[in-house]
Amino acid sequence: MVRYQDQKLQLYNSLTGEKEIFKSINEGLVGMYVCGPTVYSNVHLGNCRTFISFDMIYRYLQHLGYKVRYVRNITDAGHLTDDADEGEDKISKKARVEKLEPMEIVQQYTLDFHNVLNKFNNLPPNIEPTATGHIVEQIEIIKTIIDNGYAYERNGSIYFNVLKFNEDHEYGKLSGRKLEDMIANTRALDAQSEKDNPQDFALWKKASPAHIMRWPSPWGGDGFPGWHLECTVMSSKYLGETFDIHGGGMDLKFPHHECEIAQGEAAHGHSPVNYWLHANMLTLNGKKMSKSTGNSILPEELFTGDNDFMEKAFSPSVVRFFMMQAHYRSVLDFSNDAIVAAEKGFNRLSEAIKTIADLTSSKESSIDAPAWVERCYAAMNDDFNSPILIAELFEGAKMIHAVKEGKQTATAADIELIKETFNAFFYDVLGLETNSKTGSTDSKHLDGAMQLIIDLRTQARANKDWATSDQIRDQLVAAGIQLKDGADGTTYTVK
RNA sequence: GGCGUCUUGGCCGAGCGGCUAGGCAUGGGUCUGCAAAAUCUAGUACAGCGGUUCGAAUCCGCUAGACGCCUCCA
Repeated sequence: MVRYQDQKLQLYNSLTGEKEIFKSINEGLVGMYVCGPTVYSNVHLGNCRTFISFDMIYRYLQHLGYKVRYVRNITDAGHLTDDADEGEDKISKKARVEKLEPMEIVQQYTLDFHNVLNKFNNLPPNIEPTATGHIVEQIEIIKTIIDNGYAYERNGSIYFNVLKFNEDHEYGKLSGRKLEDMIANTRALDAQSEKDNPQDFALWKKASPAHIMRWPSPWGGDGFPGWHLECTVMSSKYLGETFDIHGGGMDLKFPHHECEIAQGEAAHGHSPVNYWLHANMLTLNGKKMSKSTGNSILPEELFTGDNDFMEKAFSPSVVRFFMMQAHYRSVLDFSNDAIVAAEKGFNRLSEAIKTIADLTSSKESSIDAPAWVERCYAAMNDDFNSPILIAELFEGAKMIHAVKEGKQTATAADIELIKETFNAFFYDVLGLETNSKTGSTDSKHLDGAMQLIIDLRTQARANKDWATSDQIRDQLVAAGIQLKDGADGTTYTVK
């Protein structure tokens, strides 16, 4: 269903620093590229936030009726361990430390990445290209950049000439940096770099004899590609030289995305991306999550409860809901209190959704469901404001309860509209899943057993045998099962 | 040192010139044998100091603090 003609989507473009009305290059089609992970270790929760944010964006674009080609890379080569374009790449290092083939490392953590995102109910991208699968293309684009006069060779390595580029282009326009300032701030002359300028960056590095991951090059011997090149190559290959949306974490804005723009312009003569979107960081204890400092938590540790930060385990949907309660461009701090509060809110919404099925319709509606639906769309149209959307969903929950209790009335059509809207936003756009374990074999067995216990207790209560009924209730609580005595019978939830 | 962002009620978190954000927690109701659960309801916050304006949490300046990038990083 095409909705984008009616729903005016605005998004914040990092390149211009303003909210802009989104217009795709090709009517009805959207090309979106998101920088993926370097697969040399397990993805932590902070990494996940970025991918969950863009998953939500991807889902909403699809909901609006766009046909989206979503490309997200796997970085399985390059990316050195330290600055100045020197040293080992991370994957090789890990491979050496763990005595594995680099590609074993890549495989292991790629699988972990997929597995974790799958638990978070992320939709897979349409294309997930790897850097090592595009070495040929990277070499080709380097040749083009050299031919265009924006790169030079030094001892078998190729560097991007930032100064030259800046003469007829604007280096730093995305991150708001001025090349002159950067040069002025360069401390001393860092060692004997082969680069003409500290600002220059590597497109290709000659491999030292010990370097494991290496490919033949036209520049005298083996080498490996530079950090930023793969994204330029793979995005342009699958989405075209100019495409609609490029996303990634805020920390990639500089230098990574800045370099991508430079490479794209140097190779193709025009800017590669119309809308740059940056997702903000997830912090833990007020500091950015980072594996190197140990300030991070793994999703699996959250799901199992096996960690030092949280008092209990949390389901992936609860974690996702927690993230959706903050805007993707805001820093979000992860804490026990915050996630506990989110879980309760999440459960309340889930319960409200279930009660939609129990509503009885009236001839007239005293509620204004269509207006509420429009507010939901308005929230998402305003730069994917999921926290406002969730606030509206809570308003929806209030409507549902009011109708349930007969304080308000709704026509069958309005009830259907509410149901569709919850389905669309809660499940499809936010990508949440209710924690219903019903349907599994285990739960069928449990349901049967519980029904028996509930029946026995109901009899005891009918006989005013409070001692027995309370004993059943209390012991079940101790066993992690909570009984709820409602007007139309007793139900239970597993804690 | 340079560039940038942020500071909202007990906690989390929207808002970006005038109108109740929302959630959690808390108080008070309803329901209930009692609970729990559910549900209704109450609170009036914007770091500090100046300024602009009829009017500022929202714009400008200064101060303080925090964070991010400047090196791989989602």
